[in-house]
Amino acid sequence: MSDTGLRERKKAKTRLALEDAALELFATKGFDATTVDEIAAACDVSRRTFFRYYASKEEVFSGEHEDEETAVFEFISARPASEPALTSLRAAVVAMADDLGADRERLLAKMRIIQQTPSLESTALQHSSEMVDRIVEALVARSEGEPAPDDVFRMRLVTQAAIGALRAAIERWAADGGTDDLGEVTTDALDLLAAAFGRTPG
Amino acid sequence: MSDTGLRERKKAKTRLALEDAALELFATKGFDATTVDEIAAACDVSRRTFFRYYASKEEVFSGEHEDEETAVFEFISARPASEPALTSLRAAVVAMADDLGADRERLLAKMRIIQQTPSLESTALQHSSEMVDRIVEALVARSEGEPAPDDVFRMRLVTQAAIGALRAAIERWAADGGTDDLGEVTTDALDLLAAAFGRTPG
DNA sequence: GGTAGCGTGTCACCCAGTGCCAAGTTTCGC
DNA sequence: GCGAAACTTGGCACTGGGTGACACGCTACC
Repeated sequence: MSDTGLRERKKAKTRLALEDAALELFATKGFDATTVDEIAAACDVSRRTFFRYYASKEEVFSGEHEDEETAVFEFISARPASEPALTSLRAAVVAMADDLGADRERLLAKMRIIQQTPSLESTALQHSSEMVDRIVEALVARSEGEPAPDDVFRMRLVTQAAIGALRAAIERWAADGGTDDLGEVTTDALDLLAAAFGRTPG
Repeated sequence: MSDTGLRERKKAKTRLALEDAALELFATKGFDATTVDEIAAACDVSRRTFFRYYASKEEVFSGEHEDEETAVFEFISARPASEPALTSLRAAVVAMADDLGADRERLLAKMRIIQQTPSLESTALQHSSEMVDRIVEALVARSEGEPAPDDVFRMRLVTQAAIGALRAAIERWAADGGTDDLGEVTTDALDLLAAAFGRTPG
């Protein structure tokens, strides 16, 4: 945990404080109506300092998604190279869902804020898109030799569809009050998707 | 065309001028490096006026996509209600591709700008998302009676996947220099997608 | 031809985001 | 322990996107 040092601990603390204060304010007044000054003031910190921790107001909401991206990348890389891409992908997406579902309350709160803030929806989509890129990278990296352009394209299509299913599953899960298991909802979504394209789930 | 009136014609003219000037500047200096003042100045118009035509700098780039949305809605509504959703969807997406492909040069120019401007990619994704919503609405509207929640969910999943395929097809088309027929590239993408999920194309 | 209504420009403002420099803290070598 | 180097922070000033208010001028319509 503590990366040896008072400095590091302090930074982690203010980072946490900023994020919490921000989410609190966003939930109360809405994202747009909340100014960066307010977030900073709530933590007794200057606006300038806020921007040293987060590059933008959106970022304090979405957080660093870099960790998730590398996690997914490693998850897929760890899978046997002989496994079909679709199977790895499915496992990876469900794993992501379980991961997100662990923070239940936080995820629900965030979804509520996103739903009434177009600009946040947009950045969420952007993150999904980056996630797709990373997953395709991972799939390409583990395939033996140079995959044909058409294969890469196919991977992209399927990955996009799967991540889209994850997004839809999260929305549905949130709309149902977040009582279900997100992993299961996501699994169902993936089955439904495959079935719709003509294959029986299994 | 002319909706009776000098006023209307003038407005249409400045609107056109703004959009052209904006695209020109974006292509030359990049989106971020171009200020609204510059766009306005290029048309001998005040900054304030610019914002009366376009709600944001992004909007002058993406244009009003409302037309496309209603077009798709009507396209699907016009299809026989007995037709499987997947078939209508496929036809609609290819129609959209053909529509976009008609403006070839403009689409290529826009893609070039988008690729080096993250914020624009993000709004493009947002537009795709709205398009998905409208398509699902149309599919629901034409179905007889109240479709089950699972059916709506399935429609959403498939539509998302299809629109994702369209986006991927456009990117691929642009990467290849825009020489191919966008409709065909899109058809291929949809086939590839269906095939990847276990069905033979056809 | 005159007036009601619409489009436009000007001005003043708020807020996000950034570069710069001075002052305060922590860390580390001694 | 002490002092310098390294880092964090705050304050300031500035750019640029976006908006509300008001006054002026042109169009449309009677």
